[in-house]
Amino acid sequence: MKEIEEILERNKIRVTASRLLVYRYLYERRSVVALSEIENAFGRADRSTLYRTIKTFEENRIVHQIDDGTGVLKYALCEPGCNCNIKSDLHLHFHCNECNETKCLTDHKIPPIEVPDGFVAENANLVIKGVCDKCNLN
Amino acid sequence: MKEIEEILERNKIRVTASRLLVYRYLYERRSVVALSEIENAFGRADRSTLYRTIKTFEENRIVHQIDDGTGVLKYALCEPGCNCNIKSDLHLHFHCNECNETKCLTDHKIPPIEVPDGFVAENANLVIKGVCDKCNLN
DNA sequence: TCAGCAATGCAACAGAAGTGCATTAATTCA
DNA sequence: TGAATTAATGCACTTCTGTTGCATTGCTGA
Repeated sequence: MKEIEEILERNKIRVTASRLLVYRYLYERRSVVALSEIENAFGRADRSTLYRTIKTFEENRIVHQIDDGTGVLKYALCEPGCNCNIKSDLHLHFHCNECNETKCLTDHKIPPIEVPDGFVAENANLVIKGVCDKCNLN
Repeated sequence: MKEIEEILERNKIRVTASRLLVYRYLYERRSVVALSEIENAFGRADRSTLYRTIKTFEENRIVHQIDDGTGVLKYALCEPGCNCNIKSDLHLHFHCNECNETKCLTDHKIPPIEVPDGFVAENANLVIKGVCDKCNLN
């Protein structure tokens, strides 16, 4: 928890109970989670508090948002060195159709894509769907 | 309208007023539209009818669904030869952050992506965000 | 013509995202 | 330290989207 406090302080946001808990939850889950999952994990926390907590994290680039095509926004802790705001960090996400989990494939980058003349690409989102390694074993 | 009727008949779905209108709207817009846009275009049509019309089109591969990351599902007419159901047709979409329009870049394919060992990719969705050609001129 | 099926319109629901506002907690600074 | 200020929280509520149930209407084929 000490380290989490430091991370929050480094980002110049106030250290509060919900922020510590949400951060720890994201850290322990080590995957991509929806707001509703965080909600369920903390029975007695208020939705809008969790919502605003995640938004604060997002603004401070502590988490990044992922749209994996399930219709629900997901969030994941930025890995050390994750520059999700920068063009060069266009890593991709994998959504498993069996367990419904989404994973960041941090070390798989999106290959450079050409866009037609006149278009300027600023950002890219690539979600691969299929079966993940765990589900593949069964 | 005659041609639209033929297309519907070819797909063995009944020719009805709402289907003709929705098809024509999609055809004239020639871009990627949300259900709510169709709704607004036909003031007096019922939402669920339009919803089911689009779903029918989707099942019959007349339109394909696009998740452009705005949180709203979009639909576009399949181009002649669009094999949106087939792996090899992983074309990508471009979302303009200025005019908020999404375009199919039909002739730009998603380059082959490697996934980690144990993962099986079945499908991919790639949305590039940036500024489109029209907005770039201004 | 009429039975049967498909399409429509209306109402309603669920889930997620987002906001306003009063209350509470943390900080700042005199 | 303690008052003033600013930020975070909790609650209630709204909006939007997707989706479904059901009764009604309309089409079609025997």
